[in-house]
Amino acid sequence: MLKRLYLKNPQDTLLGRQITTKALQLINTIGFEAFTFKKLALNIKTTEASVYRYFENKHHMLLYLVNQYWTHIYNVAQYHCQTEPKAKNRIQFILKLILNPELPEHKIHTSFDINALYQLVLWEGSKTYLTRNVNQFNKNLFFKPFKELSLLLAREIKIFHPTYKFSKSLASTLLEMAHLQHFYSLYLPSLTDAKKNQPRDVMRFLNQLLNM
Amino acid sequence: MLKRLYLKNPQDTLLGRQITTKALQLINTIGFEAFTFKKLALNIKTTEASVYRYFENKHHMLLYLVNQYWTHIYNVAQYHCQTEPKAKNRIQFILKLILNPELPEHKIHTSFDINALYQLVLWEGSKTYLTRNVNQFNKNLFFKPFKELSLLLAREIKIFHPTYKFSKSLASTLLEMAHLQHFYSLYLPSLTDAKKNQPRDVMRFLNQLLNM
DNA sequence: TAAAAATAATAGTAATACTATTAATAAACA
DNA sequence: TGTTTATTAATAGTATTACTATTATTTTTA
Repeated sequence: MLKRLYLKNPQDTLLGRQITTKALQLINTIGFEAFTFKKLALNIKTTEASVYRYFENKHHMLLYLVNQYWTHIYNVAQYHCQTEPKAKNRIQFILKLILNPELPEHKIHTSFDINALYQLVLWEGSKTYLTRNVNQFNKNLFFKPFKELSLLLAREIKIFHPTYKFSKSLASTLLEMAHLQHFYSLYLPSLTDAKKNQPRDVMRFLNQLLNM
Repeated sequence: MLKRLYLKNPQDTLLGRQITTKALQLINTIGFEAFTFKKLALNIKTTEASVYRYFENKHHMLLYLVNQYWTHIYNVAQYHCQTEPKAKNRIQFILKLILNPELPEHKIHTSFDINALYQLVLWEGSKTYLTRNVNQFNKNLFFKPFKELSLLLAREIKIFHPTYKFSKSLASTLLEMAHLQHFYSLYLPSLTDAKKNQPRDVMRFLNQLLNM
């Protein structure tokens, strides 16, 4: 019943790794709608059919890449939370992490370019669940990495504010808004108080939402 | 320089009105990605080429419909704000409006089905700006209705909390989250504290964000 | 080394996203 | 009123997309 996001694990072969690496670059360059397996294949001098041996379609590929991102963020967050004794600091760490995933103190090994994955999630992340397949994808646990991170943050919020009634909603709001306020600051500045490329501005806003 | 969202105003002809009405239904049924002008044309027994005489492409058509929604909401909000003396009540009215746009007290004439437009914005709204054309679209004022509503709400927040530093970010957050928390409650319930189809739950959360 | 298995490329197809051209209809005006 | 003009709609295309079935090649392993 439970399906994987790939037909064949792209990390197992050289071609597979080229496919995912170049797909990330190409989607970031031209956008997910304009991205096709044909263009990807031309870029790495293979064929469309070979790409199809790894991924059923481009939506699955997008979810695979987005999940690489959230899994990485979750792992870094989880690792840090184990050693940090104060809930307040744990929350601050997670917020800093989702705003600046490439900072030195956040580094844990991944084969992917974290900044590129951040860009991908910023632009294309919502498209993973804004589809009529959302229920089927959810059953297959395709959103597990994001949901686990959100629940981790919700638990920390609950520890910090035990009487607070909306920890899950607040956690997902913080995760979504970290990206969206950044996006607004770049492209729709009248929708935000954050200055262009000032994650600290977004941080201040998120902290205000947390009453911290 | 400034472009319109349509090539020919669909409200001016019977065929145009059929096109927009059926497009709204069809996108809501099958989703924007699966929606094509061909399918639309078959549905109203016209031809693809005729639809192209009204809209340059389906993305423009989506923006046209989404803007019908935000324009309507803005008008209702604006109208009510003129007569309501208390800023707190004006904010509450706007929040109720975006959560329940079809309530009797919100009714103002539109030729569109407001519930259908709400569904459309819930599922497809973000896709209007998550595109590489965002700057060009923004220059053409394609996001004006949403931005004006957000600024209206930001002004009311500023009146209510004159020292508050993030009124624009908070306004856009409330508008986005009203929809997203509802979506989560329906399809990804672990990301929210709101129960399925309980706009009051979302309302309580948004009020908490406002400290009201 | 030969057979089996895994991988990749070739060569398609149906559907999509348009466009150029022609036909039909309605409006303007002489 | 009849003719011209402008508007609107339909026909018939094309290049691209999103796949799939089949064949060829390479790698593994018995």
